[in-house]
Amino acid sequence: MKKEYRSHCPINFSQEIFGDKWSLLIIRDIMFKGKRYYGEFLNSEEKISTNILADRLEKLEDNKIIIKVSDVNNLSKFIYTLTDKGIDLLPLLLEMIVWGAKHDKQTKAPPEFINRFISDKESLILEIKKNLHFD
Amino acid sequence: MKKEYRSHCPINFSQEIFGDKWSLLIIRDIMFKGKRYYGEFLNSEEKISTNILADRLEKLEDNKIIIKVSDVNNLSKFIYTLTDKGIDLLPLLLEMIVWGAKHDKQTKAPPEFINRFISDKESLILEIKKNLHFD
DNA sequence: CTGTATCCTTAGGGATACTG
DNA sequence: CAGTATCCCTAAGGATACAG
Repeated sequence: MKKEYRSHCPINFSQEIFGDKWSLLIIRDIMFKGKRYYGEFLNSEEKISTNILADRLEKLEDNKIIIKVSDVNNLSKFIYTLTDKGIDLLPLLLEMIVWGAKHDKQTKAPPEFINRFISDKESLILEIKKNLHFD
Repeated sequence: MKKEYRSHCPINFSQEIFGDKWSLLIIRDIMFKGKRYYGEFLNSEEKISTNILADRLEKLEDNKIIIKVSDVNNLSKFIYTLTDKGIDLLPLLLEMIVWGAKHDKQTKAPPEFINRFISDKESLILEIKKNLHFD
């Protein structure tokens, strides 16, 4: 696990944890697409390779963003879910969706989602959070 | 300039533009510390190296996040400022500050800033934005 | 001092083979 | 299928030298 930070500026802290091209996509898949299994992450649109996926899952787990538990229905696989610390990233991800959707002319973000967030931020956050607690 | 994206998911789009360890620190320096010159960025706490700084300034400019103009008072240097697209990153950066401050026990984020954002998000955003328009 | 360029090392990442 | 491991190439980044 990472122990030394270049600084304790909260932006730097955040970037040292998930400031790469893949980590937030995994979090996105759990948060918005309900994915929980290794194979589901592998099949995401951006085609992450298996070594990178394993590495990022481990780093996210080390940083207590996700938690990995055995699937009681199939002991040879694991379920990856967000911790509370991971769920706390929701507002940040939503702002990223709004920014990306606004500035990418080819965005795939559904306008009704963006509009709902803009007009009714807090209730949307609460609604999504409800679905993130599996325990 | 980057032309092909792995996908047009807005989170992926965002991460392909500023999903690295340095870009958002430059934006932070402009946004919250009023920095505008190459040398000011070089002196930031995290000690970015000069080649990386030059590369990121160029990429941010290519992506229309910042704009580079000659300093009329000193024609051998440039002033780097945020475009509207860059200023649009403010809410995202603020959420990142909140998350980082909450989850880094050694954070340097001033609690009064965090509290103000949590209790009075919109007015804080407006106030900061006012100071970002130099034109 | 404002950048650019070069050298070199390390980290990121793609392809693919492999184990249970 | 779930994940690990290896091979190899490219991109990121640090140090430092250099030019205006």
